[in-house]
Amino acid sequence: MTTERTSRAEPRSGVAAAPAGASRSKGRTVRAPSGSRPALDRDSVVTATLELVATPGVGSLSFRKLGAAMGVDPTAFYRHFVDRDDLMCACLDRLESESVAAVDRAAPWDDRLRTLATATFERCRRFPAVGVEMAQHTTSGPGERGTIEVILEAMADAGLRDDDVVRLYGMYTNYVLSAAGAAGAHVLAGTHIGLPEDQAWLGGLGDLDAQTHPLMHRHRDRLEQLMLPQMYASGVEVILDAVRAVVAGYRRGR
Amino acid sequence: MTTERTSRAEPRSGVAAAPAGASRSKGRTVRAPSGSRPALDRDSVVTATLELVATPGVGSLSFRKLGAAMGVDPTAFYRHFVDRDDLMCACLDRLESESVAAVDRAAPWDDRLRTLATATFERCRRFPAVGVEMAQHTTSGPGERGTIEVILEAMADAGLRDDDVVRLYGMYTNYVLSAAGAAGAHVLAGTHIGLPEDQAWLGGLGDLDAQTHPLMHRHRDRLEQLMLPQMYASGVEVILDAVRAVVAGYRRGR
DNA sequence: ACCTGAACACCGTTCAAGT
DNA sequence: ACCTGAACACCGTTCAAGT
Repeated sequence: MTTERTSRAEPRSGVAAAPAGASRSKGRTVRAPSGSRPALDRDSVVTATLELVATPGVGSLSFRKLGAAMGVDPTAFYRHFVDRDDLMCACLDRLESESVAAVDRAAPWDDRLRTLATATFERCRRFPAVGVEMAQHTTSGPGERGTIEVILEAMADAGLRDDDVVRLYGMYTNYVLSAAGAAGAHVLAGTHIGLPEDQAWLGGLGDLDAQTHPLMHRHRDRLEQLMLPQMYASGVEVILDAVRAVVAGYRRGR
Repeated sequence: MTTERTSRAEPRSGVAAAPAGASRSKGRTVRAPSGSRPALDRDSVVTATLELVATPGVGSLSFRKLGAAMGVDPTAFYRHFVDRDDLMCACLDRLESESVAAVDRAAPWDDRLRTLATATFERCRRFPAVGVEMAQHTTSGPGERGTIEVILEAMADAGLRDDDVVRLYGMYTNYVLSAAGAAGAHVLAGTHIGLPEDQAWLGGLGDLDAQTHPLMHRHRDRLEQLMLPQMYASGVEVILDAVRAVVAGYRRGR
């Protein structure tokens, strides 16, 4: 949701300087008009990256690992991406594209928001080294724009007023991106040691004093059974309820 | 909330092997009984780390930067911390200790949860290189335990039943840690380029097509005015409302 | 008992050179 | 036009050596 690359557009594409202040990051790459066609392009690099980070045991993403996986020099990617963050944004935007594609725009507004939230969460866990950065980047790509539009649409269809549409959009987005990103981090850290992914507490409640922490002691078993996916889903439901409450407030209030 | 270090206890402290499966990470350090007293100990390293990461322009945390700041060899810290994650957890636990300390346990339950959430958020932004990892670690320290106890207590005081106490605890914790951590990441990324921190959109809405994205186009100004702290705070309120709704449901339902 | 410093295996990124 | 490979400035971490 935050970092914006100063320039992400077609590195060294020669033509077409980016219009003032705007950044763009289409999936396309300038092709050599003929002869010795390139081995790499943005889309296939993104695909290979996602495949790499989805394989268990591979930790975080690096150009060296990716180069080895694609049989190419680690520095070759700089022909197609300005830096690592640029690649990251392209991968995140692909994930966002896939997530929006999962929502049926004819479904009720709350189903749409639920589906989008779930799809995002699942992708962050499936591609942890990419998902972990979900909350940290504005991709400025088609996936992100499509996602924003779908959320705004759902909020409007719920019956929200303009200012509330944007306010609740912000809450929803902030929650989904933060929590899905954190879930990615969770998987990324756990994959390293090979532990069950869902459990929120991996045994942190070892020894605790019933005198100083009576409630932790009392709820110990329940705490250890907390599961991340359920916690995430409950959070989404609470936001959906908040939307309904605001709409209901219009009727009662005025 | 996730990674647990396999061993974090007093590295090379000689005595006292850790009891089965548990990890501990007290702030204390074994002192030499006499003569040539050590220059470093856990607490002062944590203090120096927080001071370092709070200074603007310093990016992420590294032992080399910290060594330079403390006038000590970068590898000296391995006498007091098993690895970087151990130092990170110690810093996070300190932040959590400070945050719980900010809540008045005599205040109404919702004020307690609000204060705790705000204190956590503010610290993640003030110490971004540490805050960014808030959602990724279980510190197993006194700060974390104190925080959990305070949250459970507030949930119980709100009138929640045992299973709901833990369920709502999970939602609250997941939200606060994820969103505060994401806010830290936001600051960390922005500090690098020196931009205003609060704005959620740093100009990502550059050029957008009113045909394909009518709602984004319509709400453009409102979207650009979304501020992270407000979005975060609204999320907290929504969770507090959810707690109230569950309690109210007890009366109506049965 | 604690700290230093060389060393190793990684990173992102640049730039000259190849084809 | 695109890719290679050496090089630079960083990382975390280990281990022998100093005091």
